[in-house]
Amino acid sequence: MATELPKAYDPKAAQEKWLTFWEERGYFHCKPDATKKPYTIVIPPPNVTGALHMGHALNNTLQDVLIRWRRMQGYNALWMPGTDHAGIATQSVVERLVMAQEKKTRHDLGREELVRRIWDWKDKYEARILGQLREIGASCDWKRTRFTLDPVCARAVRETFFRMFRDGYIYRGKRLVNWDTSLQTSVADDETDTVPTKSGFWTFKYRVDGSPDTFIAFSTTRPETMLGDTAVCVHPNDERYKHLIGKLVTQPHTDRKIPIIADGQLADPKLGTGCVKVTPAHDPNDYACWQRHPEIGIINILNPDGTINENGGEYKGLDRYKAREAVTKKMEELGLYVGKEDREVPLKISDRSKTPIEPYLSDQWFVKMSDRTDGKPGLAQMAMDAVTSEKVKFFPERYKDGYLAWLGEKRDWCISRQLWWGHRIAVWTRTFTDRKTFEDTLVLEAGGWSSIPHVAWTAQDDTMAVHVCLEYDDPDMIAALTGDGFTQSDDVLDTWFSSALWPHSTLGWPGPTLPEEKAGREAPDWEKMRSFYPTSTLVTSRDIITLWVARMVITGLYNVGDIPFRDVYVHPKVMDGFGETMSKTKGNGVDPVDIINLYGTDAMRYGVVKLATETQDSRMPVSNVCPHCGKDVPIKQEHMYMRTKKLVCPSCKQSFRPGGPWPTEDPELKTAKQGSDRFEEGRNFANKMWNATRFILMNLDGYTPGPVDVASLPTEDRWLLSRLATTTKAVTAALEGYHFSEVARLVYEFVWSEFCDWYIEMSKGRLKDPATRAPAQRVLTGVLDGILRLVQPVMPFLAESLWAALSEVAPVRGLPTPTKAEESVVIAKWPTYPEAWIDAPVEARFARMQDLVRSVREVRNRYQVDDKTRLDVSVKCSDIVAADFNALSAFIGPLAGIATLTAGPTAVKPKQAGGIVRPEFEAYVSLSGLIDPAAEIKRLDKQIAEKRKALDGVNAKLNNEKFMKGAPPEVVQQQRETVVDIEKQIAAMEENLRDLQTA
RNA sequence: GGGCGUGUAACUCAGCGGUUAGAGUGCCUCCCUUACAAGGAGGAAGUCGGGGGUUCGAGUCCCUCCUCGCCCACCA
Repeated sequence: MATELPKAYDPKAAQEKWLTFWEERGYFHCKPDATKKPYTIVIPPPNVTGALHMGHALNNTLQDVLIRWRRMQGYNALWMPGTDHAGIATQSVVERLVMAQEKKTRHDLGREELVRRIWDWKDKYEARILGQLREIGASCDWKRTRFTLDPVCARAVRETFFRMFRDGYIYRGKRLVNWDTSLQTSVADDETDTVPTKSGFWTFKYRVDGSPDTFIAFSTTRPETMLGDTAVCVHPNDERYKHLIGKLVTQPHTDRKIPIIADGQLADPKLGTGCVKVTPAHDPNDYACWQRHPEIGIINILNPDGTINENGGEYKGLDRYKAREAVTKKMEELGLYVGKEDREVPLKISDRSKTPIEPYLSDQWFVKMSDRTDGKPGLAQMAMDAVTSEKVKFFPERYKDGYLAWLGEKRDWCISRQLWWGHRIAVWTRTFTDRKTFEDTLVLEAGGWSSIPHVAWTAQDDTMAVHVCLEYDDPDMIAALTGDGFTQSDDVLDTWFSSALWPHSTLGWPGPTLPEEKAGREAPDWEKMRSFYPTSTLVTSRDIITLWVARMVITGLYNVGDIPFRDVYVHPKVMDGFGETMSKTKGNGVDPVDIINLYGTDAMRYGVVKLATETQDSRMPVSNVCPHCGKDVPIKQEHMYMRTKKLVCPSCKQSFRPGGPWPTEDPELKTAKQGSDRFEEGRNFANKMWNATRFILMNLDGYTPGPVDVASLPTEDRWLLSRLATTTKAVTAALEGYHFSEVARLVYEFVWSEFCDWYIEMSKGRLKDPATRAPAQRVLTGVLDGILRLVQPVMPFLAESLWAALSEVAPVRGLPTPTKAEESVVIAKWPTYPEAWIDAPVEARFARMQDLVRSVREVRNRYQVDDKTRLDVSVKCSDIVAADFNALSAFIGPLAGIATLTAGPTAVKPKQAGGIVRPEFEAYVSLSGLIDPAAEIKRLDKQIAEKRKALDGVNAKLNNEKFMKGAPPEVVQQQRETVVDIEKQIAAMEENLRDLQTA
């Protein structure tokens, strides 16, 4: 009946088998259930820009550990999967592809076609990403997979926008954007390149009004922007200029009078002349200054094509660079030119058109974050309160500081993007040229709109625009608006706007709101799924705490009236072997599937869990695994980032392409997989558990289940159960505190160093003896059962394989009372053991016996005693060891290669003194004729000296009055015991030394 | 520039106020002992980044300098 397991664990077979099994059983699908407590995690939706790397594998493995653990604890555990459309990032990836393959810009394709191409891309990478997640064993509820642009999410986005618009949180405002004058569009920061460019650094001066001889000098790299100056600015404490603050100067090209203002944030007395011109419409810093000093005004001098507009007076129509020359020339003529130095300046260039970017003032949509005066809550404050009140907790806690500081600025959130890939903004706008018509329209139409519940509107006085927002696409209303000259905005929403809703949009919020939904057709499931909200834990990376986490808290509170998650666990980052964080853009990401193929999924998961420590980011040095001969080829930095196209294997001399996230296969050259020895520990550990189980299964003939009375068990069993109970408790606590690395460490140590190295070895003798075989079998199966449960969250494929094998032979097992095992370890109960099992005295006794065994082995090794020679060991035991001695000697003997182990109140010294070992046991090992006395004397001398040094240190403490007064009694006691201990050791060693010297 | 981290054995990391500082890998010696050579037994290897301080006691707390990393600002 014994089952014979193969000799080594084959991860690949296990992965395929159990993935199918779990999905068939539907363990991961989760429905609302009033009888169970919910535990919910929403996945941080990966961007559909490309495949996942090890950073994602870490993030998702940790979520899976939590979900699998809570599922075992009996929670209704829902892990919501999905992906993010990632606006600009995805659009640029596809645009670059189109450019590379067809030499076409998005304008050549047109909006509809480009968006279609992006959907194709999305389909491809979404499938790839979800496949990768499945492969790492993620126990997501796949049936609920969402995408931030799918209809359910779109509904939530639309509803949120409408409500915020209606409640006055969304407004139209000005913002400086990066303007591409050639494509005449705004571009995002990450679509620009900053290149050092040779240019000038001009210094000019303006004449101070009222005193013909007083000038104020300033410098600029862009003289043409003088046309838009609305102030000059000095530092409030700058003695050179203090007396000028508040005076006016003349801007000579436009003949405008502009003030000298003081602003400590803009002007730095140490830089340049200490005085700076202020051009709010064309410089981000000046713009910020204007926001602090709105009275100075803001003047836009550019047309969208980069020529000067009517505000530039006589320079109107000139290209900005022509204007630069003309403006400078005029200053020279007026004697206001001070000088020019040649300088390299950072120039922002558009990625797309390769032309210089101009900061350009444009109208954008914003979400107001600051406090409100009308009684409605301020959004930023609301989200801050959720964290300061500890409704939302950060792990590790320090991350809450960054969150609070960022929200504390209460900066409004610009949510409109001039892109084609995203949620299009549902606002229809009409801009008037004539103020009377504008005002008349408001009087006539606005009253009517106000009475329609799904319509909201605002009027923008400065641009004479009317904006109408619709809660849903009401065809009649759209027709009416279009007929009146309204057009829908071309802009889409910032991608974070939709991901901000992720925890509730994926659960179906807002539920039925549309007329057809209310009529019963296809309503999202919010009512039913509401019980999964707030979600339990968010597992994320620290760089999106502000962009994403903060915004989820805001929208959760605003939309649902409750926080989106209780805990935020921020995990460390995976860096490459050279200390740089892995990222798609850098190209140093390692594909988890490479690691899985080389080491197995369980090993990959164990590796990343081990890596998730409290404070540190972890390096993951990789090597290229030669695709021809399988040898590891060490990696150099220049092989990374896909810089090196070809390498030659030093061992088989064949060429290959270094591993990396290459976009395409190379038909000519095989690509290396990337390996990392950081995963060997996990692979070895999996194999160790496999073989431990294999051993147990080979020894289960005649197994019968039965209750186990722990108190009557031999010492080693009680020790093992004490260790199991302690470990289980510690693992549970580590999971509760998100100490993932600790979880891996604890399980590893218990299984390998305690269960395998000691207990299984000891059990070998007992299994041969019919009298002791049955209880040993029960303990072995019972403890293995517990181990598999503890290991399941981290190494589910291995655990399931062994669970199934064990269940074939011992379906009824467990301690102290056996029960029928669940059909899968995935749904098995998380273990808890009686507190009474934890037995410190037994653990202490056992530790001393381990020391004794190790000592004898050390002597054997030192003197190269061959393993067939059995040694005589004599131990003096007058204390607790004596009590266990007889019971323990039976198995210690074989373990340490001891022939006879004698014990008594006095130890019997062998005729020829040999290695005295572990003086605390006063144990003698007979090594007649085997030792070299001179070498042994030398060794003992060295050891005694070391011990004396340690003793001196401890004695110094005990002779220190302050220590005796200041230290707690238990520490003093501990030190005293140490002294006795060391003295005993020294005495024993000295005695041994004397024996050797006389011999 | 501001903030947050980080520096411990050759490598990757634990330890975060209290015995004589640990693990895995690598290295050295021995062993293919029927669970496992992806293994077993043993060993060598560390002035815990530098310098000050607090404390009876400091990898552990404070200050400072240096290294590296991340985030945020900024570069007239």
